[in-house]
Amino acid sequence: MKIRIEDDFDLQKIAESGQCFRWNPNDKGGYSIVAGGRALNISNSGTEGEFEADCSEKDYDEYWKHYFDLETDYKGLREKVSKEEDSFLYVAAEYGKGIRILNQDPWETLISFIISQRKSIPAIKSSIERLSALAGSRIDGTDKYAFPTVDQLSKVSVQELNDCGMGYRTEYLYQTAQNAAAGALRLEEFNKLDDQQLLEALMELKGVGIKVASCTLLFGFHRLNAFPIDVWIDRVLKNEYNGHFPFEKYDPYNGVMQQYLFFYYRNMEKNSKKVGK
DNA sequence: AACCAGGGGTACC
DNA sequence: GGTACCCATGGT
Repeated sequence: MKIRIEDDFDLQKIAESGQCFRWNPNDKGGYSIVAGGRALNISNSGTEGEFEADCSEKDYDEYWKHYFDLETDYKGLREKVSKEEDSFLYVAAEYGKGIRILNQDPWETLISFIISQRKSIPAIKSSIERLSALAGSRIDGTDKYAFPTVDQLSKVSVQELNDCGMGYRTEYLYQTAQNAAAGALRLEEFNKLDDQQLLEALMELKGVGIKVASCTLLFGFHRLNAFPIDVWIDRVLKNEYNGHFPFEKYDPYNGVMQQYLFFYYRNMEKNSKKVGK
């Protein structure tokens, strides 16, 4: 079906924004996406603001529309950034125009970001694909595998986790899965908690520190004010903000600004390396 | 082939 | 509350 999206929807930028690990380029110049037990191919139709997706209108309305967060006005959020008062973020937001914060599954997001620690993005993607193929359900009519459910992941052994390249994160994943399967970790009930309570609840899990918890808030629970600080954002804050980011200006959307900063700064670094070679 | 990756736990202070 | 050090493995 054809989808009309006027502004702030750039598939490549979202795919490379570091929030999702199961978007892969397909042979139509678009992306193959696995999420929520479904698979989708989506690409730009060639006309500006028009996209072609291989799903039914029902699937689009019931799932993908919300997944892509099309009900949030990102253009309006970018316009909160003053060119004069915060020129660095202004440039970053212009550069990152088209990024949206996806509505991803909390469980998949939590596990994915536990896996992510001290791994490169290609290595994260590889581990998640292996784990999904090992324990997830095959998606009808495709050769893709859904992300393992709580029940499915709880049946994966330590040895099998190691075989997926999890390294020292194996024990974190194993414990989290066992806790969830035993009913000691109920992510569904975490929706009731406010941001701070949710952050603290997630950090009680072994292997979940402030950064992984913040990513889970932002990308899995759609708490748009969560502000994950990784190595890149740490450099941005030190180098561009004298260590003090003006959170009060962008409340409650600091997480969106964080994504612009992350995407911009990381790409600047990548590009400067290319030139250097 | 070394180097480092969207960090966290632990042991100190 | 802050800091130093270790952690397994894979992509480049």
